[in-house]
Amino acid sequence: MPKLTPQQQNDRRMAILQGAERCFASKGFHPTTMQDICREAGVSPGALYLYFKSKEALIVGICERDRQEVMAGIAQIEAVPNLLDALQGMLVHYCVNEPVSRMKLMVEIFAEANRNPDVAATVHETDHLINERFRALTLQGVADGRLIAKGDPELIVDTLIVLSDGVFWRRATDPTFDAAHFIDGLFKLIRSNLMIQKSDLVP
Amino acid sequence: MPKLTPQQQNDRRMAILQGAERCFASKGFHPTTMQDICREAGVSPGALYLYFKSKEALIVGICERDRQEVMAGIAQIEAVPNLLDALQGMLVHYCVNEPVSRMKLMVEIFAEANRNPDVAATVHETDHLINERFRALTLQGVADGRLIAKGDPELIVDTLIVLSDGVFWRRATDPTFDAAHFIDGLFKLIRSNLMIQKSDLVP
Amino acid sequence: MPKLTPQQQNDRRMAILQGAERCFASKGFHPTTMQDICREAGVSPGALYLYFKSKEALIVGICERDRQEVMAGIAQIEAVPNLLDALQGMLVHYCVNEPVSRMKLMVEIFAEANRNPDVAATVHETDHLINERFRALTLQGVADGRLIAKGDPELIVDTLIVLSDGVFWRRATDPTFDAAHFIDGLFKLIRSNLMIQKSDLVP
Amino acid sequence: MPKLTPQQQNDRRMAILQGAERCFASKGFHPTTMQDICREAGVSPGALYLYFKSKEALIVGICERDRQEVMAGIAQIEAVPNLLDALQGMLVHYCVNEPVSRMKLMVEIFAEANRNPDVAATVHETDHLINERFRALTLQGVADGRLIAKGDPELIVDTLIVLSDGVFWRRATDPTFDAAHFIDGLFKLIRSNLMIQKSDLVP
DNA sequence: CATGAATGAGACTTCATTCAT
DNA sequence: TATGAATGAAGTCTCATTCAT
Repeated sequence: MPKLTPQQQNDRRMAILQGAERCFASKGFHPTTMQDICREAGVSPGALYLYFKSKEALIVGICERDRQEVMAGIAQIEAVPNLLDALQGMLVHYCVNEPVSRMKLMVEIFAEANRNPDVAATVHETDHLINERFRALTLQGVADGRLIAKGDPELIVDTLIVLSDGVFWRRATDPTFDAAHFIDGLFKLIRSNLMIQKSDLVP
Repeated sequence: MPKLTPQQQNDRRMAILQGAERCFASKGFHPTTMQDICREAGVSPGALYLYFKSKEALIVGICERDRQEVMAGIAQIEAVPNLLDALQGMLVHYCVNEPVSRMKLMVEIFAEANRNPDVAATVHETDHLINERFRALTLQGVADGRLIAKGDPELIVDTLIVLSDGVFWRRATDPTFDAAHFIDGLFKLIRSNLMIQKSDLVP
Repeated sequence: MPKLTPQQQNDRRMAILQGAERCFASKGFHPTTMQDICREAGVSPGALYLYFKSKEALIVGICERDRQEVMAGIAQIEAVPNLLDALQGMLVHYCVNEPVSRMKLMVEIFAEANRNPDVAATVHETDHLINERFRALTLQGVADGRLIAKGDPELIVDTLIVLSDGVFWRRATDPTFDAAHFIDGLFKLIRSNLMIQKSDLVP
Repeated sequence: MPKLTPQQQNDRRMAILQGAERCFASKGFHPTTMQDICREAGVSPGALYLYFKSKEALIVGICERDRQEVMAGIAQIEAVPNLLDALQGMLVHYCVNEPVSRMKLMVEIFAEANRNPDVAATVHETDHLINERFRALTLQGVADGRLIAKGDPELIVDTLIVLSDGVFWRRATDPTFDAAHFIDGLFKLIRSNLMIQKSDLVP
């Protein structure tokens, strides 16, 4: 029994999570069997249970990995000078570039959050993390005078957040929805009617 | 037992659907067992299968009943003179008055739509029905001059629809979300920045 | 509650038996449901159970009806002057003229006889009835000098009976078997090698 | 548990088939439950389904195993110098030495063949295999002059086959039938009236 | 006599999880 | 550590039979 390096251990964990994610995305959480995941990840049941103590732990694991990815991504928002560009970029990233299967997985995860508190906790934590970061940056921008809000800034931030939710949900849910085109128009509308970056103003 | 009247048959169907809905809302579709539903509806398994030929048929049944309710509700939108009021009313109705459990059920249904084409079809049909009706009424209002859009009317309609999705999704998903308060602010913002009913203008 | 005449009662019984037979022949005993039979016979479950107290009773009923038919048929054998003609006629009747479905039903019934003593009893009674009658007539013919047996008459009778079983079984079991053609040749062989009717001899 | 050798896997399969056969023979296919078979074979339901994917697959498995046994047995017929001895030996083997339960199982299998095409295919293949081999050997014997047929050889072969079917069917079906005694007499009759091996002739 | 809705035990099968090797 | 055969509880659905009307 040779001891695996932490690196190897983590690789294996991630491979399993990868396989589970593919399965859950295409068939849903409950219809996916542990055997499906084993096959997809190239791992035996015994080995799988060495890394995750139950099927539920796999969903929690996926959520936690997503949270880490998101937290890594937040740094990038902060770096971008233009906040609306950053928001638009994120929407394009998550709702246009990512495959639909990934978004269906999110619906699956939210359904699961209804009964698994661990999933709910992780999901909400991630959600609030992003929202609050976005809110803070925006309000600071308004305070700095870099952003001009055409109305109550708090309300506009909330509206932008809910709009993003809406885009996400519709894209995940409605195969006829043309996300790229809609986002394009939406941000024109936002910039002309709700909020604008000072630097975008043409003199 | 003699032949049941169609009325009685329908009552029994609806009672079962009621029970199933309660179970699905609280435990989710897959974790709910047929026995759970039988217990909840006060019906034997045999009787249940007399009215619904499978577990899947129950979800489809719930979707179809919802669609009928929605279609009945649409008539009321049309009757309301002020379209923004109507939209606001609907949002309040579905996202504030309805219990959260009902909205969680919707998440469940959308998850199920990912694998059951019948569910997907009914859900999308209902969804498009509402959206297209709302779009038609709005564009007509703009053409009539009763509504003043501050921008491309089509784009504004789409934005309102996506906003509604966002409110719905967030309410279903985030227990800390104060829907009533948000909707209130949102419609003030809409009226001042996106679209207004002529009759609302103060002279 | 008008009392039915015995005639009407019997008609209904027979109609049910008819329906059951069709079902059993095409789907087998166990895979056939009581509902199938009700549908086929145009009778409600309640009514069916008024005439037959269980599913098993239906098979027993079919067997008993067959026995009565056979017993009625035996008189005809006795009337025929030429015994080999009679036997050949019976084989042609049961193995060529009757539809295969009827013979498959017999396989079904024999399978059922393995576990239902009532079925077994009726089936064996019928079987022995025919065989013993045939044996008696043949031996009497040999004693009378009307039949010439080329060997031990008892043995030849047994052989003819087993041959008949074989034709029946093969026809019931092997869709490629051409019963008409085989029976034709078989009886030529019998007449030339095993037993002959004196009146058939060409002087 | 480590990987089982193919040998061990096959042993387990055969043990299950053995148990299933005992159950089917004594209670019939449909009345036997999977639990019955598990009990009889000393296996859990999960394990059983590892080796056979359905109840139907068990019958098919039994048929296929029988076919292999028969094919192994055919070599022996070919080795025996006297063909009638070989046929008689086979009849004694299958209709006298084998327990009746085994023959009842055959009735069950034929009944099942009426609805399961896989069963039908295997059964008919086995049947034709034996018959055609027997036919070929016989006709060759006649051509060689080792067998003397008292009539059309083809017809006599068919008759012998159907006679065998008859013996089988009667033994499976009629508990009063003395197969050993009958076969003894039958072959005397065959040798004196239908066909004889030259070497049997007394000079 | 007849109806047909209702019952509920029990059938087949699946699958998350374990554990001997 | 890893394997993969094995477990067995539990799920969905069927269907012979009953009984209120």
